[in-house]
Amino acid sequence: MSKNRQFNDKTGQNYIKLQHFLRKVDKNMNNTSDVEQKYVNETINLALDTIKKDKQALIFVNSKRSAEKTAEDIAQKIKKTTTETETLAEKIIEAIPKPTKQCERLARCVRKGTAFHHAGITQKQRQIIEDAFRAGTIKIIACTPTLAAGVDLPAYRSIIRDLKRFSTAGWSGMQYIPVLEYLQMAGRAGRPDYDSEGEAICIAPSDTEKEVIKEKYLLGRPEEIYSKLAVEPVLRTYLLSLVATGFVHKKSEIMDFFSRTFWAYQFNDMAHLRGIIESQLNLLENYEFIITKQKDEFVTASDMTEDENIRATFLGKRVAQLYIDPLTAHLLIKRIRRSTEKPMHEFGILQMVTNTLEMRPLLKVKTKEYEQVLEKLNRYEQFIFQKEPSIYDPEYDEYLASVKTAFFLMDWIDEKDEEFLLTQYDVRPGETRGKIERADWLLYCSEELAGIMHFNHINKHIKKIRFRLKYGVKEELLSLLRLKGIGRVRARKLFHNGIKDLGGIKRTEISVLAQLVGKAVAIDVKRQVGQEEELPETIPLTKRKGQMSLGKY
DNA sequence: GGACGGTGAAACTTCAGGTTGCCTC
DNA sequence: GAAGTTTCACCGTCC
Repeated sequence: MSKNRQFNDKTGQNYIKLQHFLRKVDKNMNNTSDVEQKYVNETINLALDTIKKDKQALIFVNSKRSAEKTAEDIAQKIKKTTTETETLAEKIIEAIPKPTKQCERLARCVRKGTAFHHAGITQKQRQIIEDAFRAGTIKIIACTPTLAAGVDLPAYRSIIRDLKRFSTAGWSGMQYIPVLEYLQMAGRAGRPDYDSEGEAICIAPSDTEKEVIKEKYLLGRPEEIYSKLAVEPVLRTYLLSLVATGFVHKKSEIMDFFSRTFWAYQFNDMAHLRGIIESQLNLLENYEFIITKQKDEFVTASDMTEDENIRATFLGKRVAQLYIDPLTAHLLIKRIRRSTEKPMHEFGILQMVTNTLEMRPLLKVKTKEYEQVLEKLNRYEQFIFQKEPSIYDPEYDEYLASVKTAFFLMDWIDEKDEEFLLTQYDVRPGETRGKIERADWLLYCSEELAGIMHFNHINKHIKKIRFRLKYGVKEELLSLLRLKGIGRVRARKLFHNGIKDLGGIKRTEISVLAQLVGKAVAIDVKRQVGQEEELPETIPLTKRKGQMSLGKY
């Protein structure tokens, strides 16, 4: 691959245009006419040039905000709209029941044939944008690395605007991304299904950086790949699953297995690895997820001889099946135990699962909201199962973040809409879904663990919260949600019109129901409560007294 | 002279992403 | 560390 990498260095400008041919190398491409310098912003110039050539481009940037702004800046330079882009913009707006400012911004871009793409837009909007790009309606997508891998789009150009990204690992600050990642982004251009060639163009902000980019990314080698097996959560998860599935029965078999992994091959120091494995085995034994034959004789995992039997406990097997970090399972168990001493509240249950490795990244508590979060925590801390860390502990920030994330989920099940979540928590619609799904998975795990430990008192509460999380509703709507075709919006509409449960559905005339939820749903809902009813020919279209739209709530 | 709008500098804030599981009050 | 956003002072125009 590196052999095929060529570059064309346009010196004397404040940017570097590096043509990196990915497919068939065409030497003539080195003589392509210059990009018109209409604006100061090179990204805009390149985007407009791509459109002028009747081609398409992906622009890679390092933050969601940048992706949105870039797409919008380019859109502002495009005058015409088409019927296709107008229709597309409507689809974007209709993608969620109550569009947010982000949806409106995306629709404005789409109207001009550009779009932004990042983890914050919904799955449906992503699909619309990707399909429209394939159809050629959208010409430019400004994106974060969401589109860097696993997608096949007809992009002739990959414009890589940002090669640095903010990182808190190691030296905090802006750091160059790995070459491997650069290659992933560059590889989006010139796909074999659509083009015989493509261009990957880096934009360098200065002459100094121009040289660095040339050396590091265009002429440099991709990084070595390192095994991740030594990462503790990964190691203990796999260790437990090896024992739980019966793949290994003895410590010698465990060591033999790991000695044949890429990890052992790479580090070539089995004695050191053995020490790491033994400490994790001890941990699993302390958590009561594994057991040795001599357990009754107080033999710990590290004291075992190589041939002593080792097996998973019933609890350990279930933890392995649930596929969570054993440490998370251990923490959940501790918190479930403590729940007997605390008043049961949805906040406590939500916080129980938010302070886990699996929920990361958590919502950070910003400087200006610190006091506000503390004040709110003060009102709710009586419901928290975990032991509160000291304010001086390094994990206190993480604890506060878990509290904020729990508040976020609590607002979701309190029927706060996506716009509220966006402004209050800076969580975009696409991210909301992901967080809810992970919380639901961890709640399911808690339910399973509680069941095994006979702490069933908590399970009915967990079940209820999982149901509410799925729909984002208050408890009062649960009854209506049992009906197929009734979700958060329709249930709230029915409730506000006095129809609060299945009995209410039965008592309400079908014509009234049809006004609220539409004809087809009304007939179906009536059928579900055992009433086969036909709809009258004409339905009065006036609103019932007291009928209100969900928007007000 | 006051209201209003435009502009630009300064201060402030925030910073990518995706896999696992099961199916409900 | 840098881009993007917000805030605020300043200035010109209009009524």
